[in-house]
Amino acid sequence: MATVSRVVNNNPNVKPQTRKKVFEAIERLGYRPNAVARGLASKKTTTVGVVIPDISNSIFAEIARGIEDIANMYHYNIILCNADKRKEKEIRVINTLLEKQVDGLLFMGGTVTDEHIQAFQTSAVPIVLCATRDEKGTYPSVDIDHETAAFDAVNTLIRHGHREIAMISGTLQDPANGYARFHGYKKALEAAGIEYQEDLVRIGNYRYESGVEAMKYFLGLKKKPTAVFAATDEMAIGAIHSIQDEGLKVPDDFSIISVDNIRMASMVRPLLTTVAQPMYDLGAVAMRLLTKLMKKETVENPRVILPHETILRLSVNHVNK
Amino acid sequence: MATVSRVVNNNPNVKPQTRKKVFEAIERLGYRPNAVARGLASKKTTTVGVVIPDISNSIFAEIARGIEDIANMYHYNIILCNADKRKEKEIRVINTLLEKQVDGLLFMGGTVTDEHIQAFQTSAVPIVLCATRDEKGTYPSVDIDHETAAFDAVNTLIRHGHREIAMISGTLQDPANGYARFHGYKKALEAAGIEYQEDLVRIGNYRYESGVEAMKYFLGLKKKPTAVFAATDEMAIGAIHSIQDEGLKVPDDFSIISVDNIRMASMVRPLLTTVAQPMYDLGAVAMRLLTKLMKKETVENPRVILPHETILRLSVNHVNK
DNA sequence: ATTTGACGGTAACCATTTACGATGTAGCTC
DNA sequence: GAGCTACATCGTAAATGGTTACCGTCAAAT
Repeated sequence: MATVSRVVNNNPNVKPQTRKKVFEAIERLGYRPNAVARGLASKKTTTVGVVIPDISNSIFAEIARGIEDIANMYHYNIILCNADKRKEKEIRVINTLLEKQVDGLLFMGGTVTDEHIQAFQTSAVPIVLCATRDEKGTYPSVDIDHETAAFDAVNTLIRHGHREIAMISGTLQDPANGYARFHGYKKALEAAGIEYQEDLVRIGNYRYESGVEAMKYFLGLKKKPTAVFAATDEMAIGAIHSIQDEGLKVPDDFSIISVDNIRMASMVRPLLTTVAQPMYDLGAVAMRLLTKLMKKETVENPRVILPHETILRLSVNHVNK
Repeated sequence: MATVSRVVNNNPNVKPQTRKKVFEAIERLGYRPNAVARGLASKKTTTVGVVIPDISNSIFAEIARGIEDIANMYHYNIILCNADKRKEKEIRVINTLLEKQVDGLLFMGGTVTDEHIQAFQTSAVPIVLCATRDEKGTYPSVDIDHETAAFDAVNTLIRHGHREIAMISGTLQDPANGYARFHGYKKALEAAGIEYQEDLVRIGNYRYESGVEAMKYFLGLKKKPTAVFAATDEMAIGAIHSIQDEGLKVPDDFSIISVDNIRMASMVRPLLTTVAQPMYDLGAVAMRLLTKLMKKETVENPRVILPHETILRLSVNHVNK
C-alpha cells in the first residue's frame, strides 16, 4: 500500500523496477486513485472554492477564466458557486465550501459585511478577495481603484472641453462599482471647478436597459449635457443606442465614456471609449496570490491594486462650440 | 459519534432531548462536519463535475448558470473545468473529476470522439452530454437541433423573398455549430430550388472579427448577396458593422439572420433577428437529467432536443426589387 | 564486521457512515 | 406484578481508501 502511494505521488524512494511493476499493476487493474480518501488522509484537497456573484455576467465570467487558468496551472480545481450578491447565500456557500475542505477560498463581488468577516474567521484556510475588498483591509485582496478609474474617465471628458457632464451611476450602496465610481465623478468635477448638479445623475442597475432609460431622461432635459459618463460599459452602450434612436449622433452630439472594457465595447458603433479594468488579470492575480498563501509563502503586498488604462476609441469627441 | 452523525444527517432515530444537546455542543465547539470524510464513508460527494469549453464565452456562461442553479436546487456543488475543446485536456479533466469521486459528470461543448467514449466508459457515475452529443447516441444528452435551426433561419430569409443568400459558417469539423448549421443552410436552399454557390460561403471562427472579415469579402463580390445567414450571433453582428462601415444599411441593403440569441443580439442596432437556442434551459435540463440519473430514477427519454424559436427583430427585411 | 542508506512493509490515523448489538422502557399478557 | 415482546435510542466497531511515521531488511561501502 505504502509503495503504491509513493509511486502514485512520485515519491523518489522507490526502485525504478518496482515503480514499473506498480505502474503495470495499475494499468492492468484499471486502478484510479481516490482523491477523497487522499484528501482525508493528507488534509489537502487541491481544490479551491470560488464564490462569484453571477457567472453569466461577462465581467465575472472573464475574471473566472483568469482564476481557472491559474488554478489549473498549479493543479487546483475550482468549486464554483453563484451567490447573486445575496449576503445570506454568500454566507451559506462559504460554509459549505469550508465543509468541503477546500484548500483556499476566493470571494468575488459583493460588499464585505461584518457577517462575512465572521464567516471568514472560522476558516482555517486562506481567503482572498477578488474585485472587492473589506473596509478594514484585513484580508488579502485584488482590485482596481474604482474611484480613480472614474476620475480618469470624467477627466478625459473634461480635457475634451466638456463641462456639462452627466453620469449614469450604479446604486450608491455598492461600494465599488457604485459609490466609488460616483465619487470619482464628483472629484473630477470638483478638480475642474465644475459645479455638481443633481439632475445630471441617474441611478441605473448596470444593465443595458437602464442605460437606455437614463439617457432618455437626459435627452428630455432643457439643459442637456454634452457628455455622459456611465459607470459600466453596458449602460454606456444603452445610452449610445438611446441617442441614436433619437436620430442624434455619438460622438457628434454627445460624447460617451465608461469603465470596464468588456468585449462588447469594441463590438458597437461607434467603438466605445472606456477605462479598461483588467478582468482576466484580476482573477489570475487573485488566484496566484491564493496559491502563495496556501503554500504558506510570505507575500510582500497582500492588497494589490491593478492598474487601469483609458482606451481612447471613437465615442468621445471635443465638445461642439 | 454515531449519534452526532444521526443528528447532523437528520436521522429521526434520536430523542429530541439528546438532539438538542448535540446541537448545543456543536454550537459551543464550533464543530463543522467534514465533507471529505463523509464522502469517503458514504461514497457520495454531492458534487458534480462539469467540463466546459470556455467559461468566458457568453453562451457557455449562460448554460453554466442553468447548470449551477439546478445543481444548487438539488444541493449539489459544481467543479468547473475549462477544456477549450482540446481533446487531450478534456480527457485529462474527465479523469481528475472522476478521481475526485464526483457523483456525476456533465460534458459540454466539443466533439465526442472514441477516446472520449473510452474515458466515459471507465466511469462508475452517470454522464450527460450538454450542447453536444455522441454519434452513436449511447449517452444521455441535451441539445438543440442545429440543422433545423439553421434551416429555419435561412427559410425566413427565403420567405422574405431572398434568393441570393450567403452564409458565414463555422468550421465544418465542428459537428454542431459548424457542420450541422451549414447543412441546414444547404437544405433550405435546396428545398427552395436555389442553387448552392460556393463563393457565397465563408468559414469563420464564430467571433465578431471573422464576421467582419467574411462580410467584407461578400461586399467585394460582383454579384453580391441580398441576405446573409451567420452561424452565430457574434459573426452576424460583425457582418452588420462591416456593412454599416461601408455606409450601407441593414436591413435596407442587406438582411442578416443568425442562430443563438445571445444577450447582445438585443443590444445592437438594428436589433438582430435570430433563431434562439434556450441556453439557460440547455444547462438546466441537462443538470436535471443528471440528478435523475444519479438518483437512479428511470428516465423516459434520455436524449432530449430542446426547441428553438426564431425571434423576428429588425435585421431582416423583404428583398428590394 | 559494522555502518549506512535505499527500499519497502506495518500500522496508526484521517472523520465520517452504518451495521449491529446493547440497553432501557413501555405495553401487554397471564 | 412478573415476564415477555417490541421498539426507540444510543453506543461500538468495522469500514471507507488512502498517507505517512516508523521500523526492519538488505546490499554496498567503510
